Amino acid sequence: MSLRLRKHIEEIITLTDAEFDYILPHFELKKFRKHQFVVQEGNFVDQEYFVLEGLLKSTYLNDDGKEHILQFSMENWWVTDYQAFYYHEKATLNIDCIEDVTVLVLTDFNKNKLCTEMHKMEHFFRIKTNMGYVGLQQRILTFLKFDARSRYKHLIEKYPQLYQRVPKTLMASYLGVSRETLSRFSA
Amino acid sequence: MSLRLRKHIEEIITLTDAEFDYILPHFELKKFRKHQFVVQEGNFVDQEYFVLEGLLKSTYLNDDGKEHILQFSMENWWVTDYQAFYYHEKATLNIDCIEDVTVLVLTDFNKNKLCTEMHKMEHFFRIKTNMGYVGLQQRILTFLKFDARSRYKHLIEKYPQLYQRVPKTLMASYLGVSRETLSRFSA
DNA sequence: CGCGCGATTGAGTAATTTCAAATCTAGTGG
DNA sequence: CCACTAGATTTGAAATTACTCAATCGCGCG
Repeated sequence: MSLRLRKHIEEIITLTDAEFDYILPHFELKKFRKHQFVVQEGNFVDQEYFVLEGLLKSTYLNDDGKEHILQFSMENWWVTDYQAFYYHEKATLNIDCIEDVTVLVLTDFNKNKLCTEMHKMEHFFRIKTNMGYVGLQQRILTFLKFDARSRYKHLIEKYPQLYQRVPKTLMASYLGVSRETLSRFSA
Repeated sequence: MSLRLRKHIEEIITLTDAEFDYILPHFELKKFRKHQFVVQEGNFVDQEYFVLEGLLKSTYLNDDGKEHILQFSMENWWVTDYQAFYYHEKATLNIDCIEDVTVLVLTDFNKNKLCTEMHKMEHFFRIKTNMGYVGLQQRILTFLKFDARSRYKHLIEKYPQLYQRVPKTLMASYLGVSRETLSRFSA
């Protein structure tokens, strides 16, 4: 199971067995059930999660009760409320499980420890957010250059798994479209 | 002039005089005129820019010739086509100057050198993208939770300088609204 | 069998776009 | 100082797109 983490890290840096043995104990294995909350609005957030198995959504709840999906997170993705995590603020997001989920938990303390004691890991995390940054820019561009229908088409092409794993209502909320409108696209 | 860079870095880490003296030569001062291109679609990108003075826009050009603004960059912002820069691909963005601009140029080579030779600087850059990442998430949320009018209001509140410095047409393009629609909001 | 959730459909309404034209403004040369 | 021009902004009207609200459909599961 932890092999998956090692493989993930080694996509960016190389590790000796000894190094990985040092790294691994900084993580804790944890399971969540479908519908369970991993991060809840209003709470402080001192953990980041690496998804081994399952699917989660990060959502923002409007004043009028509408749920907007900022992100889906599946296998090999990192997730938490990063604003809360990095700035030590209360969460504004809810993160909950669309399926049963297995994660590796990395606390703020352990992440800093890893980054301080092991330059390589700080490098890993820098490259990792860089990639995340580019991904978010791409997402923003989809809002600018595509209308709702094209955004939907583009999403299905990019993440065909999603189409199988999540109800359309949620895809609509990720795309910023009403589920009725999205439904009419299929036709 | 370089003091500005030092202050910027020291918002995140602390530097001795010696350390900064080591860092600074990795950057090169460069000036661009209004309307001049800093990054051009189709070219490889091996530089990142720290803005000392002036204002730029990063734009994506649609097939049908429509220009979408991914980002404005002003004093103390870092900018380049990050997808191209990080992945060594050809630029898909154009970055050009809305005003005369002074930047500090950091090449890919020098950035890696800095990060490798000086753990502290790798830390700085990691924290910096982390902050950028959160900023982009916020931007995505504005597309999900706000309609065009609210996005405009929100933008003006967050960056009042922009309202003074850039034509409304460009703000419209940043918000994903036609300039005509945006014009009607003022009323 | 019937409940409940998700997806679909219909009708009316609201928001935004497009295209075209009019207006405004700052900078330039005479 | 004034006329002129290019760029930016505004306005109008019709067409399009997406939203809301309400009703219906379809299906898996207890």
